[in-house]
Amino acid sequence: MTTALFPPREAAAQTGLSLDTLRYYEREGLVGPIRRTAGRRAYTEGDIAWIGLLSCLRDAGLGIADLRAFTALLHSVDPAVDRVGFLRARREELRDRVAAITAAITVLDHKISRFEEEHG
Amino acid sequence: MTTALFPPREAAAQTGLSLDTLRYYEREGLVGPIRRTAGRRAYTEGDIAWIGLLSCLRDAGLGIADLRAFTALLHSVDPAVDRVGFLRARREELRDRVAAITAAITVLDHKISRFEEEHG
DNA sequence: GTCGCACCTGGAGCGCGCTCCAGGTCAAAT
DNA sequence: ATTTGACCTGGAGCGCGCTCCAGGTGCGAC
Repeated sequence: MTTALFPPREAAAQTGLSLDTLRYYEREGLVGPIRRTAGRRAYTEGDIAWIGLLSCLRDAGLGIADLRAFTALLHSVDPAVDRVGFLRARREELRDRVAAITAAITVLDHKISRFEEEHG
Repeated sequence: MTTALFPPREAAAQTGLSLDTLRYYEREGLVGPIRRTAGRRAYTEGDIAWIGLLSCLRDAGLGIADLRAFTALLHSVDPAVDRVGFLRARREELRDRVAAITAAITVLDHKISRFEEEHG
């Protein structure tokens, strides 16, 4: 039983990222060096799942540096590494972002209702 | 009764933006041309309130182009302009962002609990 | 063989949102 | 009269996150 492998094109399709972005993430160390067959990348299901996870965090606004730290942390074997602390800190940032966006939504709703009643 | 006016430094302090950013926003048409006294900007309370509002939307992730559109829209006298439609569209974008962030928080929580139980 | 195609690499370029800088003005303080 | 300090302008520069490009490789189809 061999693990299924996916060519770049398919990895891109499955993750929703461009080929360039996939290569960029690899260069930046967000994904371990992808296995090559005949020089071309061959993504494992694990690679794709990991990239999907990165993509999710990326969509939430985390920067590349954060993702790199995240990657390094989860891959580290050092028990002294404060994984939970790091993860909690990121989560707090995200909660703050939600709060900021919620505030903005409130502002928009306020404007919307003002225009609605103005118009009649 | 004259409206209170604020020098740039104070406008920056009150809005939390830098002097450069205040000038930048003005150049970009996000705030109407600020009144000048002896060549220097003098921000009215209204200016500052408007900038605060922009800043709120900016913090939520709206881009400069969106803010410019927002500004133009709210300042437009043309009754044919679909203000409410625009505002609702922005709000939907923000709701989507919240959803994305919420998903990421779930992912982080998942990782956090995994490490917590692993560590004991 | 040679064509086309998917992919490779290294590096340049781009749009965004500031941020910084040089050179100048004006007003109050010394 | 000179200095200081806050501000002015126009324009260059920067960090980020891609995105694009040139030039090359290897493989299957014809």
